[in-house]
Amino acid sequence: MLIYNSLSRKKEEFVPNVEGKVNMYTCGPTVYHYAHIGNLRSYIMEDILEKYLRYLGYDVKRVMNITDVGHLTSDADEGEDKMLKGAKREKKTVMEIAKFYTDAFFADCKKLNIKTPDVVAPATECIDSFIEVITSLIEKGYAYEAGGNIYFDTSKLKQYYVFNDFKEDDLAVGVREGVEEDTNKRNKADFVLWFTKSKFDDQELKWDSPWGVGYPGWHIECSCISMKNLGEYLDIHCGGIDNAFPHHTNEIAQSEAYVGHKWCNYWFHVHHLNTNSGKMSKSSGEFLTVSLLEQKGYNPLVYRMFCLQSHYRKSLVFSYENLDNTVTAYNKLTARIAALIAQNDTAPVDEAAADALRAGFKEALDNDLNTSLAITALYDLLKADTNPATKLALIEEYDTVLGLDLIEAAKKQVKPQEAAPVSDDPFIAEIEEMIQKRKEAKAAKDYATADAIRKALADKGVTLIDTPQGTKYQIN
RNA sequence: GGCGACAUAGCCAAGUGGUAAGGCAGAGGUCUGCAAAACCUUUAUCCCCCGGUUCAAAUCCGGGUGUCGCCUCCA
Repeated sequence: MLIYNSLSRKKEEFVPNVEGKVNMYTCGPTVYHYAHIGNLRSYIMEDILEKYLRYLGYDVKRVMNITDVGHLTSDADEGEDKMLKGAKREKKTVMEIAKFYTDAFFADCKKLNIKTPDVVAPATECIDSFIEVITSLIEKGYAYEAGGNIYFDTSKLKQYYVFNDFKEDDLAVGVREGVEEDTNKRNKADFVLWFTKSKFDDQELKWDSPWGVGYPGWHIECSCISMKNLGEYLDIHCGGIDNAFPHHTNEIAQSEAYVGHKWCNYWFHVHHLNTNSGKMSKSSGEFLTVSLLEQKGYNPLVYRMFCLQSHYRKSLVFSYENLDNTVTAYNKLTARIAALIAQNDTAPVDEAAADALRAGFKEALDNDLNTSLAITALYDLLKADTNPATKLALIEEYDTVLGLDLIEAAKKQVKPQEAAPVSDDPFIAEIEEMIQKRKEAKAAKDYATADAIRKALADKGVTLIDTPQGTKYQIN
């Protein structure tokens, strides 16, 4: 497949280091707050990438870190640890906060059908390996001590800026409000590997190290966790585009300085979800979570489909109008699938037709994960001139990548009344009874009563649909 | 100030030199006691602007404009 590589800024044919196997690393969440749906856009698109690679037959090993220490609000000494800040806000210990939001993150992922990576590693469990790598970097001359902290010396590298054509002099230090220049640094782009100076007396998370008691910098964790679990050669590194610089740039710097050769071949960056006012962010602006969408009555998978209808390398503007658009599209789609299921086709799958259709689906995803076209391939399939069994088999197959629970949603969407067994659920039993009464009213041409029953059920969130096979209903 | 990405109908979006896919919304129709669904028809003389290359450009080149992102908090 072709995949856009941020390193070359081109689409490239994907070739893993070891044939048939893919090592994949993903920057995980900093667990000081809920993930918002913008964060989750990245994880959705990375999930599609992982699942498509698996679909193609690759043996994928995916690793994700959990940032539970070291992520400061700024890189200078004044920077407050995000985790500590979260803990203070909620009057809990840092580890309690980390556990709570880690669980919340994976609960959200589950609702969005995002597969949990093969390895999930919290930064606090890998301190030994951070110390080992930092020690080696100092020995190799890539790191130095200044003002009590250990810094990476970016001037020792042949090429530091890999994703952007930055020139050191043009970098504006402290552009953002509240960020101050760290005068310990030898070069503007140098970054902290290990902090020993903390102005926070209540810093809970500290570890002993050869350089004194302290805690790791943010960038070192991803490099170490990746190398510890996936070795010195990484195939794909994923993350949000905002992390390209400095985070990923720093990861490459320290990892390649450490291993002494090229570390990761493909960099997969997902662009942002924006609101009308700009990027959705944990630290500012509108903050939408999966729970909030659920409270408003949205199926989380509709948000997944919303993301799939766009391309991962395009910024996407979120609005409820657009999401509502997708709700309709999703419901129509599953309704069409429900109609296919209702046909109970027992004919064998038409392999020739399936191959032709499958080719369209693969062509879309082979081209830099064009999910929007993959969705179109799904519509093409529904319109295709082949039997329902073939269509359903392909839908199920596509959905192993798309993850929209299409068959499941279709199955529960519309339930044939006559097929429904007498239910123990009093609510279901009541619905069945009212449908029966309405049927009698209709037979007697008492449409006023029939419509009143339909209205009464609608008020309970039950929509009735008359079909040639009888009245069906859908519980909203 | 520097660097990068993007720019196609009301909205999402495909398209990578050969004359504008698809989805949602809208309009008209068939069907239906009424709805819903389904089905049929319809919706960009044109792809941010200005030049250029070419028989041919939304697609290539040059120059603008706009939006978003990054420049040590972010997916």
